[in-house]
Amino acid sequence: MGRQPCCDKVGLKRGPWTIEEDHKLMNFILNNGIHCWRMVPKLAGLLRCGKSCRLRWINYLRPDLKRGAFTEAEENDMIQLHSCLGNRWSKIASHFPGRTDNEIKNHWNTRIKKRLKHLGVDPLTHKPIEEKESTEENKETITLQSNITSSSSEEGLHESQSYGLEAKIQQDSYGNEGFPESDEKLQNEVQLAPLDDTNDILKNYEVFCGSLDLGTLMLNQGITNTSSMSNSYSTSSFSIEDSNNASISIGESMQENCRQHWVDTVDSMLSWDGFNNLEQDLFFF
DNA sequence: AATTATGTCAACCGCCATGGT
DNA sequence: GACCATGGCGGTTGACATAAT
Repeated sequence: MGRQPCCDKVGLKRGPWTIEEDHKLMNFILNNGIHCWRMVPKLAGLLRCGKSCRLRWINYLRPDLKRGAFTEAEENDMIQLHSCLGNRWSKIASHFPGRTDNEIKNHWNTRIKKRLKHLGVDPLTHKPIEEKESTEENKETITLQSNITSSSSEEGLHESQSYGLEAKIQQDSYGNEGFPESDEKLQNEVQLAPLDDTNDILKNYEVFCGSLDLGTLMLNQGITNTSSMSNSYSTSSFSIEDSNNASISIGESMQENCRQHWVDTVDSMLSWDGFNNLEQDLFFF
């Protein structure tokens, strides 16, 4: 026989998490770490399945999450990474500390995808959409963008930056030796979107973004303080990887009063407006 | 002011790889 | 080796917010 099932799903709560549930989950994980997600809801007194708890923690409660809108640089990196990795959101997310795969996936599907399409670029292949499929408007867009691109004075810079990222992706995935010979599938996938194509996309994308009223855009996204965006990344070393590899150390490394303070602060934290204060507290300890 | 359309994102679902029994 | 639990992942959905009419 194998292990016990994760949950029977009978009598389990679903839907949005309440503040009280968040309290319980966070309190439990901070005090006990993560050993087995199946046991977490039982021990924490939650009527949720372990899977749901894991998701809530990773996507929302994790203290090292970076909140706020994606920066233009992040979006550029995202496009570059997507051209190499495809829809492997967790892999892409691993290049963005504090961002979750869900967050990146959502951002891609709701914003970047549309913008690329608007540019006449297939977000799947990162190649220009075929003329027979594209509208007259798209054709014009492609022509316009390519003209602008060809006259871009930053071309060299983009290429070197993109190459650096490309090399890093490859190195991160396979170490210093690059692609293993056996992984022909991934090689082929990467070849789908040659670096030159990706650079063109990035350039077009930047031109497109540059044509927007960023002030209005950010207001629409509810961002009133851009400095808080760039500063919002937590310097805390706490992460889900940490909690998996050394979950006990969470409880050991944090002093009890700090932990209690953190839990007490969760109400303000759940709105995430007070997150910066929280970070300061954590960093202080 | 009411209704409809659109955008965003948290949460769920189902599949897969891994590893324990 | 077969079976099954578990964790992780990507795709999708649905609730809510906001904009447009």
